[in-house]
Amino acid sequence: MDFNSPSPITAQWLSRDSTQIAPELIGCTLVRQMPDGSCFRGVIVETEAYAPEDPAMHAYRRPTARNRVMFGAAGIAYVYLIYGIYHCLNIVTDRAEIPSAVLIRALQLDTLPDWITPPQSLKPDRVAAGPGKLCRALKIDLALNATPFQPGQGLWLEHRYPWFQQQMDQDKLSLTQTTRIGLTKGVDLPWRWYLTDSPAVSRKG
DNA sequence: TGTAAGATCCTA
DNA sequence: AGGATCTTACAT
Repeated sequence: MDFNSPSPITAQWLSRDSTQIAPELIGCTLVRQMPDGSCFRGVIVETEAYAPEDPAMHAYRRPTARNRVMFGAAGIAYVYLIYGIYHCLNIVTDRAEIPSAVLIRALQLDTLPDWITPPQSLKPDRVAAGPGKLCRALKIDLALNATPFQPGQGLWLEHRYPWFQQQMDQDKLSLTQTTRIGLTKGVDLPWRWYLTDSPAVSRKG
């Protein structure tokens, strides 16, 4: 068993179509480093892609103050506030001037942050089961908008562990592809992926 | 300057 | 099924 962390995901790796990257991010690790240096890790188990010709994408019409980071280069965090309450974390993809991103919708956390345990009566698997919940669990808010995903910074990504890739190659793990959740536009685009048997997925089907 | 909708989540 | 809660985008 290899206990070393896989290599960090680079901006170059993320400089491709969001619809190609979104399924490949399943099984990769999101790392959140707090200001005190402590780290929390979660395996990504659910993603959604947002693309240029996609009416559901925030930058579909034109650049605005909120969506401008999606017009920049790949490898940057796009964080926004939804319903005045929750935050959502996206990874900007593709090259500059091509607005696109992958929404991280659920994580399987390996360690529960201590500020989550007492107040939440959530089962551990459900603590980061949803885009708003994972941002709450890892203290991700607007302060992290436009942050590059880089080791040692507040946020970064790591490639799949070899054992995860092997399980995928042997069809012992599989992905499910479905339509996206919570939208009123682009509802028929099948751009959501999740790890089929994961208990940490926001919802199945 | 006003207003309707929103890539959510929890409770009833 | 409804409410919390408030920013954003677009219309006036």
